[in-house]
Amino acid sequence: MSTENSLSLPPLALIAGPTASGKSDLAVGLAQALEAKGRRAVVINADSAQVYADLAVLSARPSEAEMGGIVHRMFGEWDGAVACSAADWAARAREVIAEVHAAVGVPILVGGTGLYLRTLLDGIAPVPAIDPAVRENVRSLPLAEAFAVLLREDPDRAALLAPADSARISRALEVVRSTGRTLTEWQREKIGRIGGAVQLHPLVLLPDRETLYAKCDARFAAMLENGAIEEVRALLARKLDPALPVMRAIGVPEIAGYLSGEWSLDEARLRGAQATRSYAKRQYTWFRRQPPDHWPRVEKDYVVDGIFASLLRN
RNA sequence: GCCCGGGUAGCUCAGUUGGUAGAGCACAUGACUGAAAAUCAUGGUGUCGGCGGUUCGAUUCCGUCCCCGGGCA
Repeated sequence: MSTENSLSLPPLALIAGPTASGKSDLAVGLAQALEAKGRRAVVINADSAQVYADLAVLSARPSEAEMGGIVHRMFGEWDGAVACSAADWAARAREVIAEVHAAVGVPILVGGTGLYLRTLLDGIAPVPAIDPAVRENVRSLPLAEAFAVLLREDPDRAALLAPADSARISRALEVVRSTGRTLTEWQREKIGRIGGAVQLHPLVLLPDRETLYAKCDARFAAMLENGAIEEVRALLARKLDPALPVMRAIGVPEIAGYLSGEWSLDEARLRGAQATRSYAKRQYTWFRRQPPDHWPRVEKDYVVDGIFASLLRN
């Protein structure tokens, strides 16, 4: 994620970090500080689960009270029946950011989906939409067979992938079959990058691991107490394709297992908390390693005024 | 008290016809280009319940004790 800052460019604040790290509160705090100075600020969601309307409780979408009077965009905007890809999200985020800039406001991106943020800032390969029939066919192949086919149709790519990496194998295969060009060829170009067109003010939250894990456990338990079970019951009633992202969100399979009688509530709670912790670890690794070194990373004692001093001064 | 089944990695377990042991999960580290809350890669010294015996050598065989299940009294 490379960026070149220039004071003549419109500002873009970015707060990223693992789940349960307090990103949302920090974003609202920053927005309120900006508004106290007579500026407009809008919080924009950069989380792959919070985009879905069906997941309010399970995605920890901020409540009206938590939004603190600040405009929030791209929360619950997608119907669960529609998969939102990184490029879909980035395209929409570009529009929303442009609208906020047009109103002379400060967009504040908040979220934990590193790939979404990278796609927005750095762009992504211009691969056209995949033929749905090709996609369905590729995803229905057994893993070993899919890898064998990829070895034949895009051997260079296959050599880069682990034979067990089902997601990347099926992606590489659907691209070459649907477009006639390999993923590597497509990836020589990137489109949609806004990183060079904004004055970026990034912040990465990396709280103490032990504390974070405790929060993950507590958060999932609280979700079960606060409507997550009803949320999943309603979602299951829609009988959506189980492969859709909304159906794979943390907590959905676990609570579905409880509702079907496969697991006790305790078992579902343990599994959901565990899945949350594993996810937090992956995000931790991403945000610690993937963003440019010059992005500030803080462990605790977040002070909005200090970190975003230059943004608040302008 | 007697009978049966167990006691092996943080957890659930496999295994060694006697040559000091390995899976899954957890945990750690890392990767990440259109499902990313996805998908993967790497990392395994643990009094093999305690003590004693047999043996060149015991986690494995024998004895004994302890603990956990189940059954019978």
